[in-house]
Amino acid sequence: MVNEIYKLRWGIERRLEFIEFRLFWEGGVNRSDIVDEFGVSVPQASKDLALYQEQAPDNIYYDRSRKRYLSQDNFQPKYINPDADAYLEWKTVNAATGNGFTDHKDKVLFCTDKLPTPQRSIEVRVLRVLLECVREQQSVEVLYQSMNPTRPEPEWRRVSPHAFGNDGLRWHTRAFCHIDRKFKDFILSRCLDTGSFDTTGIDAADDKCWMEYFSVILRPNPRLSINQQDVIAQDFSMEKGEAVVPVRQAMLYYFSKRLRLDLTDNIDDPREAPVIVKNRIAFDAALLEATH
Amino acid sequence: MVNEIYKLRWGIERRLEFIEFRLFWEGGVNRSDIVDEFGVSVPQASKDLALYQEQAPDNIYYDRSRKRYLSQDNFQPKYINPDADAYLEWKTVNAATGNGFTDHKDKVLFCTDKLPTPQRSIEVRVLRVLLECVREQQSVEVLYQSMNPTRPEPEWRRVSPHAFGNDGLRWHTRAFCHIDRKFKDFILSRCLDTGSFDTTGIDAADDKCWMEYFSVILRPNPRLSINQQDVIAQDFSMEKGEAVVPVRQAMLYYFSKRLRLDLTDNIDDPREAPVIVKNRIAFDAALLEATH
DNA sequence: AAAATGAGTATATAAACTATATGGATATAG
DNA sequence: CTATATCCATATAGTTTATATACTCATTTT
Repeated sequence: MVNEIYKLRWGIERRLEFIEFRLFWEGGVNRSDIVDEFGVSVPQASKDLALYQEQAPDNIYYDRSRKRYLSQDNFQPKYINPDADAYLEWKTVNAATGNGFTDHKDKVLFCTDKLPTPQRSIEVRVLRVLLECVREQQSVEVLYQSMNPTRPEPEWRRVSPHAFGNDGLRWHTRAFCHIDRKFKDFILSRCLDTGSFDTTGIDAADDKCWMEYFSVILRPNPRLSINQQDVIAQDFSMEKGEAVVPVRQAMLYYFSKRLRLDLTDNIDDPREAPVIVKNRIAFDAALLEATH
Repeated sequence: MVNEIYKLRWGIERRLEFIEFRLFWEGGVNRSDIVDEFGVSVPQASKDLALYQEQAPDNIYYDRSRKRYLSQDNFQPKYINPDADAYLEWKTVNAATGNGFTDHKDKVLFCTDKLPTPQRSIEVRVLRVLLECVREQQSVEVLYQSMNPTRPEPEWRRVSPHAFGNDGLRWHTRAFCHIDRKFKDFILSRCLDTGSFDTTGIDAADDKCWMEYFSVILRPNPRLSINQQDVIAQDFSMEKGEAVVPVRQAMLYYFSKRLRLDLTDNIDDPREAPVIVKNRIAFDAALLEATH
């Protein structure tokens, strides 16, 4: 079999990917890492390393004294597509499994952490029903705990969900509420139970606030010094001091909270609200229309 | 070969996992899905489905009329550990690949979305150097764009990074700054370049603000109605109206911003700052100590 | 100098997978 | 109502991949 035309099988490709990932982000890899991760035999792990060396000889070398394969200086990824954010996320999630990051004394390091967000979790059972409901284009009864003072207790209501949105802190479902006769957000962790399906007369395309985007124009807070404004402009990848961000109209409220756009005037230190909305009048109108 | 004692190979297990994932979250799976995802042959995909049916006969059945394997009502996951949040995240990231979620007419649905966060991305090159620096316990020169008015231009400074933190919006590195002689946060997207390594006289264990946790005691905003307070208590999984959240002292500032704990008094609508800090005096002291 | 560790390779054997071909059930189009 | 397409299942022969076992090499630690 001629090597160049032969396509590697899925499993081998995953292992080559793993080898490259370890080399690229964690500096080195051992035969035993492969054995542990994939449950292959020791000779097979040797073969995989030999294959990687053959495929990308400039990326890898074996350091006899550290007894470890290390990455070369001019590393050119061949199997992975490096993404810094994705790596840090992955690292945080996988820290518990003790996966691979060791210091120069081979001591395992746990050096990534995310801010805790104390939130009740979403019921798997409930989400599955809602997903099915979206797929089958049905309506469903949901036992929902509203914050509305007129509904202090959880109440059953029929809704027609068609999408799911994350506001940066938690997930909600975008659904037509058959009580209020309009599209609204329902926070998933407040959906306590689900009832029977039924038909729906609703078309997701009618949810204008979800389907249509409003382009928010951001600019640095003018109360910052000129230099500080430049930094903020860089942070937000602004061009000519402006960043245009298309946001679903239904998400505008959350966007405003997340970037603290609602606080520009109440805050003493402008660094705490680093950006402001340039098209404020249109923004407020769109926001009002969405929250209605 | 006796079936019960034989351990499946890694690749097959991944495929069974895939079949179960599709059944559980997306309602059904096709042979062609397996072929597309893993690049196996059609007969092999058949075998995998047959194997899954053998292993979990109560989870799966073939619907001749829809020409699709569907999940049974009383589905008991055997290979996956369902997590609602993780699924929604995954779905959002993988929406672009057109991966698998179809409605009852087999039309692909894109129904999950996250709030956009317009932020400059992290330089892969820079992160790799910082990671190496942590592993090797070295110091490194970083070209950093500070927000400090006394340093308007990007400046080189020697730092000793030992960890990475995410404040909910972006990643920073926790490092000893050899100019300011203290541990600080450096936002990764403001690290423009890296220079030479050197030794460090710093021990990560001395970064008290990173290593030590402060227990924030949250309670519902008393300006909410009693019923609303109950809902918030549920949202935060509070017991006896309180939630205790251990937060790294170095993260307290971000925690305060994220949950809008700093706004309790400036905001008209208490729903916009639903929780307050019960141990406020100690909290402020810890916060002050951390920001120093 | 001996032991321990991490690696490489060779051989025979077993398992997994492919290619190809055949056939069955159901929906859709003409 | 037949033709066609689309799902699926299964069988056979042959190839690739992986294992188990055994032996060797280089380096560090004791």
